[in-house]
Amino acid sequence: MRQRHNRLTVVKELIKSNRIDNQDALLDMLKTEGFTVTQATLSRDLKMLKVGKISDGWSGYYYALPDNDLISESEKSYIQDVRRGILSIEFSGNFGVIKTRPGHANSVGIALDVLALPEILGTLAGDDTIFVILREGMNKEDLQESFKTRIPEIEE
Amino acid sequence: MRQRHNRLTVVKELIKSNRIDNQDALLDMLKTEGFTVTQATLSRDLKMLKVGKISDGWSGYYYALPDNDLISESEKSYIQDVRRGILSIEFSGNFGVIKTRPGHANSVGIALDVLALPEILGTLAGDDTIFVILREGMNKEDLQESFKTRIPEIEE
DNA sequence: GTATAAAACGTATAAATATCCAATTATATA
DNA sequence: TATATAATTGGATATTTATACGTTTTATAC
Repeated sequence: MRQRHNRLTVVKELIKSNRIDNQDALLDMLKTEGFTVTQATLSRDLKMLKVGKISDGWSGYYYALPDNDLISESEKSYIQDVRRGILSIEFSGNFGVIKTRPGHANSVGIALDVLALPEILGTLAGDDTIFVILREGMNKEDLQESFKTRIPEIEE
Repeated sequence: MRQRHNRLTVVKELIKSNRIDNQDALLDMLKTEGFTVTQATLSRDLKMLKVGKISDGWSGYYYALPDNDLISESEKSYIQDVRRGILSIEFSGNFGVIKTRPGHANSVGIALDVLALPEILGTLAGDDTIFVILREGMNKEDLQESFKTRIPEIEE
């Protein structure tokens, strides 16, 4: 076990670069990638990745990543801003404190705003510190999960 | 029978303005709208409308119209401007004269510019009157057709 | 270490959706 | 008008997807 995270990455990649009509097909592709799981697990994976099923504009349907998983060029540069500036993040209840390199708080804060992570209600940036207010019902783990997928290189 | 077209319109409208999780729910809504059909028919309707099922970003899924059926929010507000202000439109050759409620000519004119209807070359707005110059080769009927699709509530 | 809790997963099954087939109604054509 | 063809639909069923539940694994606390 202990392969869920890797598998999710592969699933995402497969969906991004192939036209996949149903879970059985995806299951086969996953197997050739070395992940043998059941349809039940895959169904859960897709839900976790928020994968949708949309029309091809003709006569069929295929899986598609949610809009915000398709990284635009501008988004990439914001992700770079975050990576470049961020040093640590700690939580206290519904608040988080991000430490950044001196002078980077602003650019990281703006980037976080633009990235619009669903867990973040708002940010307030000083010089090397950002206050993050989590949305009602969200917690540290939710945000970390979101970080992992949206800003992949920062893996705890 | 002979109600498919109307039904499709209603289905589309329902999907646009409600969060609908599955076909049974939609079936109920359709019934209250006066269309009693089976799930099989509805399934076909959805395919025909190219409706997709996408994540709400949290834990569920709902039906959504394809992108090109969705009017952007900003566009909506311009459409509202037109609806709110416009009173009549008449033509003389390549010119049109739109009458608006007093003071509304400007907002309607700006909205028409933003909507960028292909038939319109330019507009000139006073207080309650707008001059519209049609593009070479375009006529009254072309513009009316465009109005119908882009500003649906104004049906001649 | 052990105990306990949480996460991940498979099996079986339920729920949701799509389609095959036959019947009916509309539309085109001779 | 009669006939052929296409469109629309429902019932039954197949296919696809989601989930309840139990088990095993992994993480956490002691």
